[in-house]
Amino acid sequence: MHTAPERRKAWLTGQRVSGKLAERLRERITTGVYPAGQALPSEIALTAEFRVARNTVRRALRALEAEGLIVTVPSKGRLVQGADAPVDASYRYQLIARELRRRIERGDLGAGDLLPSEAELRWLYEASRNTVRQAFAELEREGLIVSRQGKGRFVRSDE
Amino acid sequence: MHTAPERRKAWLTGQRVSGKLAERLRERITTGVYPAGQALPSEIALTAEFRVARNTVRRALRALEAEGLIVTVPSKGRLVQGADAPVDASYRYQLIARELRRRIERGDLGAGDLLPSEAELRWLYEASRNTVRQAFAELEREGLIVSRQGKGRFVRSDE
DNA sequence: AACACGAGACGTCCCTAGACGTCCCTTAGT
DNA sequence: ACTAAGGGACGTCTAGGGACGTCTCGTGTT
Repeated sequence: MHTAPERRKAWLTGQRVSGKLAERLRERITTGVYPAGQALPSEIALTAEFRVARNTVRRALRALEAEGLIVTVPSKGRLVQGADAPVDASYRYQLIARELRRRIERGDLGAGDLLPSEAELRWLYEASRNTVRQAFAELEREGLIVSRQGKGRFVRSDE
Repeated sequence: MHTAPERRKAWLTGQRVSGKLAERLRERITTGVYPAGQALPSEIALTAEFRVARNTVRRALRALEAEGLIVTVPSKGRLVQGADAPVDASYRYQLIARELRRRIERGDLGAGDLLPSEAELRWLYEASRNTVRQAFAELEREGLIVSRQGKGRFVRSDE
């Protein structure tokens, strides 16, 4: 449409769009606009804000990730990498599973013991039933627990 | 707790709770409080309203269903059966799948033709991407269509 | 010809919410 | 003993929303 490209336009067209975008984002990270541990705006949000294609956004983000400024976690987003604190890149269900696993391995929960119910964990973690169940599913796959309908879930005992 | 059961209490205790509840609901249906085609309040909602156990609610509802007053559809609820119009007991994704299937079988969409995209159908049916995809999945299972990533979905051609 | 972009499809996974279905156990009334 | 009710737990399915991943194609710049 614009037959007379000016200087400013040139910066945002052609081969340098993603580089320019990366620079803008880099600045926002280092200045704390995007604080460490938090997620950047989603790819879609960035395409809307900067009026560029998703391809381009992804190119820019890939650069930032290569520099170690961010880490990307599917389904969560891009998390700003803090100075030394390694960002928490795990999912809710993994967190729940991890805590339960620890209680089992430390012996707080012995073989045959009844685990907290889905409802209880929902309440504890303010998570949906699906998420709680996914945590349980992980532990079940690992062979740590067994489920008995109508009764509850139990720490596996070596029968 | 109540050591001196009165007449009124007797109606709502012992063996007649579900019968009484069924009667109340029957009345609401016939008087149009629960209009035909609509869903009754969920089991949980009824347990809350009438202060009875889910067991009891289910017993009452089972009676109403046996009388043909309602039909139950998992994930949807209990639909009031209209006079003669058979209630629509299908899911959104089945509706979408059905309409696409018809367009294929009637030849509106010929072998090899491109089907509407997920986004298009989302917009058309005001459904979530998941629901649209589930419709497609059904058609794919039936062997009516094939999907090609990056391109779209096509009416299957006998290669 | 190579590359960057724009644009748009489909693929996969996470999370939330809500129905009904099934199973188990205890208590109370017959 | 039997049954109704109360109260829980887990099982399965539908539906909505959102993030990143991958692939395809056209266009314009270099």
